[in-house]
Amino acid sequence: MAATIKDVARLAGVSQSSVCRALARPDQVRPDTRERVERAARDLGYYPNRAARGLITGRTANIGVVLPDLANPFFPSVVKAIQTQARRFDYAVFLSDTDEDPAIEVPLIRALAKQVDGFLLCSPRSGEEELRAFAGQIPIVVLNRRITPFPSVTADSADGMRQAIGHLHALGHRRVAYVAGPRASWSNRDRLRGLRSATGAYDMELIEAGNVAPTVDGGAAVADTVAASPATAVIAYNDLVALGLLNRFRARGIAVPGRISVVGFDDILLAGLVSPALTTVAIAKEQIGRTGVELLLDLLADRDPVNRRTPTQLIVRDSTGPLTDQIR
Amino acid sequence: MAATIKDVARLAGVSQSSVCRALARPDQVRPDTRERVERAARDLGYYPNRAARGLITGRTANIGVVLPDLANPFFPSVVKAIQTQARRFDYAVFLSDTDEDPAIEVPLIRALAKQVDGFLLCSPRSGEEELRAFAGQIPIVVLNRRITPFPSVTADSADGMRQAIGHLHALGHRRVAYVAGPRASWSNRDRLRGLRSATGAYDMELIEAGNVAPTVDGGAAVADTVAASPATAVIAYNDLVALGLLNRFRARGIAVPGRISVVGFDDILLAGLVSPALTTVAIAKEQIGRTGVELLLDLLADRDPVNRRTPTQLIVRDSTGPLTDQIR
DNA sequence: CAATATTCTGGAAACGATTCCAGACTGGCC
DNA sequence: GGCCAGTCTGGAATCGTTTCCAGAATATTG
Repeated sequence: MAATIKDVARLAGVSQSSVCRALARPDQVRPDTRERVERAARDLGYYPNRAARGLITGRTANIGVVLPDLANPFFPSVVKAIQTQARRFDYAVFLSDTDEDPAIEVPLIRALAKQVDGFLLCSPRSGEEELRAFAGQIPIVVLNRRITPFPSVTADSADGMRQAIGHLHALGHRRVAYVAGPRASWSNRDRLRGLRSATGAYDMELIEAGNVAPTVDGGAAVADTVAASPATAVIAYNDLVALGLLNRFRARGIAVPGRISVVGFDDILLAGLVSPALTTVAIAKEQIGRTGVELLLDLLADRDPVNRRTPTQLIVRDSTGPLTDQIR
Repeated sequence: MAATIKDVARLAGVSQSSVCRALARPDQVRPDTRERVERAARDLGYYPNRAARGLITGRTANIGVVLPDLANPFFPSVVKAIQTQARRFDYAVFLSDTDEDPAIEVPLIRALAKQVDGFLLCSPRSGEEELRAFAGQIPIVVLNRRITPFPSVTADSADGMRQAIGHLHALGHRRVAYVAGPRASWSNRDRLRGLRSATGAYDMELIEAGNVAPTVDGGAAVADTVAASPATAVIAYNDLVALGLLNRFRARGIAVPGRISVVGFDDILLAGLVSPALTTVAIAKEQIGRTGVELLLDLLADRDPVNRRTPTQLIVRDSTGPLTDQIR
């Protein structure tokens, strides 16, 4: 159906090899053959079959992206940045959403492996050992998680937490709750670690609330527990959870930030739009995606990529403030 | 590096053809060869190269998805549904975000064409003629737009608009504004068409406000114009625009729904989380994605797919109500 | 047990591109 | 004009699969 290199060769009256050269390295053919080939290609609407090319060159010009849940607004932002950067280098993107199911990550990677030059794994949920089995086999860059020996891009959660805690401390808070995300999530552990260190530094009490799904419902589910705790401020695993908290608090008539302050993490689009607008720790989502592509290309070019850490920044909005309802 | 069918053949002591058969049609080989092949494949960690297979079978088991902007929360929902349904039939997904740039759509489709069995074009922005050129060449299903001769899945905007207008009418509104989305957007024209028919049926006045980008900023930009109009209710092209309106209205101290009611379209996750929670016309996003995949598979199997129209449903929340600030 | 029907198997071609190699041109120079 | 160097070109092999075809092995039958 679609034109192949053979058709072009026939129409241009040259051999396949010449067509290939004329299109790939125009300076290696005579101007007139080049012109005839170009015209033939244009006339036939010829586009090379990248899969066939990949077979022989060993380079597919595709990047595989695997992530746990596209419904979490954090990921589309990252993917978009990946896309943009990938296109800049003429790479296309294979996308796979695992639906937070660690069990399908590895088979998925296996199945796609031959169709891509390498993978960007966003917040993979699989065990370290399983993933490590790919080391040396398939070029992999990990985003939002650190797994040796893969190069990775992670956010500086510790600094973000420090900023958040500094802010809350300045507002007079001394007891802060943390609503933890999925236990399998490295980000969750990383954030918690950063938070512990920050509360330690400021000599504040940290109250940990159960692991919840990283969704609005997850946040809503734990809101009552948080409200019943002595915490006067709460930091959520991510913005979705924070929004769930806000929602439930409003439903319960619990004033934010009057009775309790709420801090999110990620700075998704919604964060600034709800009311009270959510104070949150912004992650450089675009930078993570872009840098991920850069590292992967480094890896593919046999340059040795180094782990990168992207900055975080506390965005103070309206969901945090000094206590006004002094109920305890 | 990675194991090929040849390696498996050597290890199992059979020919390539037998390996292929043993794995693809196990009932056509003797049980013992099948077993040896399976073991060899397992031991070597053999996974077939889908690209190579596609070359000969003409079937890549990939679907290409092209959409204008992943940052619009509407699309991730659709993509997620596409993913899920595609995986069910063992298809993988190629994703491309065009950044609302119609100029790159067609080249993108061309470049990817050989790597996928067909495309799902979500809200394509290109001209009809350009896209029609693919008819008969590349299997294409269009989502959120109707372009003959491609099968398409669209939302029943007219019915959604009827519901919205019915709701506003019942609340006492008689003058309603529409904030239009991108001029190039078929959805926008479709929604406007539905709206006109609905306002006509209810004998209401329709005030059309300029075309804006389908984003929060787009909505914010036109809010003052809307407020200055005689409209007592406004329907936005989509939820993002509606949220922009809400935001700006709040900043201006314009009561919603007291002074003006706001209705969105799409029912993205945010809609229910802002306050006032947004009344909006919900679109069956998952169904659109799922159905799109079904139609594409029909097309690929030479079954004749028919256009589908998915239902819409007005979700009444808090951004609509009877007028209370009777300023005019 | 021979003849036939049936099931399995291996060899080779094919898919669409790229690349190596050798041979055919071209030009420059004497 | 003849020779050499350099530039272009075509043929053939190759990537990893699948599939067709013919032949080998096995099973069935009288």
